[in-house]
Amino acid sequence: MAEKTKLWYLQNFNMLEGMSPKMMMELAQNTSMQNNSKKEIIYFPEDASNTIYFLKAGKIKIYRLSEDGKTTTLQLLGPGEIFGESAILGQETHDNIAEVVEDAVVCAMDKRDFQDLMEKSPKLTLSVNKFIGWRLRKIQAHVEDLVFKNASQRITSFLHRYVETFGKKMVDGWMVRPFLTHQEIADLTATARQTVNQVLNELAEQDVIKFSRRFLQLKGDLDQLES
Amino acid sequence: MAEKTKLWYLQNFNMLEGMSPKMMMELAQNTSMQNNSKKEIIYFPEDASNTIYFLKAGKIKIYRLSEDGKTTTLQLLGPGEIFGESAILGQETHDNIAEVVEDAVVCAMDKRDFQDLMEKSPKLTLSVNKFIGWRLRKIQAHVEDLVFKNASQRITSFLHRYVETFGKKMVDGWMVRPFLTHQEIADLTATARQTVNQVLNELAEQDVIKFSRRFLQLKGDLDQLES
DNA sequence: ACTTACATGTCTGCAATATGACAGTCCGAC
DNA sequence: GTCGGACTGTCATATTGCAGACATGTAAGT
Repeated sequence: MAEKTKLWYLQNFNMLEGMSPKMMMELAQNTSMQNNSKKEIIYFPEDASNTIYFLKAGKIKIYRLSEDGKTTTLQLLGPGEIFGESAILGQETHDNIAEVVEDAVVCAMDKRDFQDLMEKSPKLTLSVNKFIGWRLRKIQAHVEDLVFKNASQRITSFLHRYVETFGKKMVDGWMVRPFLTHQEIADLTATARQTVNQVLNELAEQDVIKFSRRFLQLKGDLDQLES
Repeated sequence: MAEKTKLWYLQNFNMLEGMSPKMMMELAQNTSMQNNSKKEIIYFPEDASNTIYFLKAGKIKIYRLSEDGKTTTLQLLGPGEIFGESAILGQETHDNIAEVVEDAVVCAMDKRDFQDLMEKSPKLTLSVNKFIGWRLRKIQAHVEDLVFKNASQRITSFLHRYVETFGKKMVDGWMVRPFLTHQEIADLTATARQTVNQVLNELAEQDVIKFSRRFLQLKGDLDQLES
């Protein structure tokens, strides 16, 4: 792929904001692009952690399996997000599974190349630190949710974040499409599929949301999905 | 306090391993020491996050309160650990409470001084990244525990980590002192005080541990506290 | 149109664990 | 030594939400 195109792809990453054009060019040179379709696995636990990934389009989920086959999803990532960051955090291998949820365009970069760049640019280092801090904060909030909130609160506040992150604001509320399956929501909120179904239907009952397999519509303001 | 003493205090931090003597000296110059006694709060949520702390002696817990007064402890830190790292991760304020569990000696350093040092020493930056990665891994494991394990497994595997981290190896097992209160364990494992009591007594019944308010003794090998 | 695979809707019982209450115990302060 | 406060031990009871079962619905492929 032409450097120019790659350069363009690298634009909307917060983490790379404020980098000099020269730096960006160097970044683009070391980047390789890939298209991954739904259900593809980008890495498994124990896979060597040599690469950092930039998600340009689509959605990726980062999750774990228990010994007895249960699943829990740690993060659902959209365009502009970075994953596989354990590579630059001194880990030999991955701990999680990264799987494509919606067909994705991913830029991959060798960790050494990225670390070289970091050495050259303190600005980049700072941005990386900021990004990691943000990641840390998110996962701490996840723990807090698990401990303090009950199943239906967890589901509701997940929907809040989901709509906020991936939805489009409409005159009379918000619209997200496509929507997730109930099982996917269950894995994201540490609940059972049946519970998700129930909560979703209750919310529809109260006319807060409307949904199908294809979309989720929030009628009115985001703060209706609180606690 | 004399620079020499500070220097000595800064020795056993993994994060600072491999730093040049000159660098260490500079670090020591910018550090201020403090003694904090049990139950003292080092910072609250919303407090400005300007300082990074090195824990030289004692124990600190990092925890959160819910709106309705429940508590969950995210980490229990011992000598050699670092906290308040959100300062160098681009956060304006703290999210958690840091409280002294056992009388502590703490080195505090302004985040700007630390960041200056990081700019000068890529080695330090690398170590910091490694440390953050380790923190991230720990909290992900915490999430996994909360989702996959039941109450008694969470308590048992907490005891495992606790003994491993803070205990002394004896001929016939391990010894930790002092021990925590049942409520403290409950907060660390997202369980109820009564459940902790029950599990602890069951383990004593099976002759795996012996405990009182003052100590916890593990009879035999660590892997008795598994799953 | 028919088949197949996967997703949703709904019910019921059950197991885990929180909660509340209260007695007993320890320990340091006075 | 005794007093008060915090911690521990043990109930009985309440609740939450998971798990299994099964019917219904939906979409893609042939």
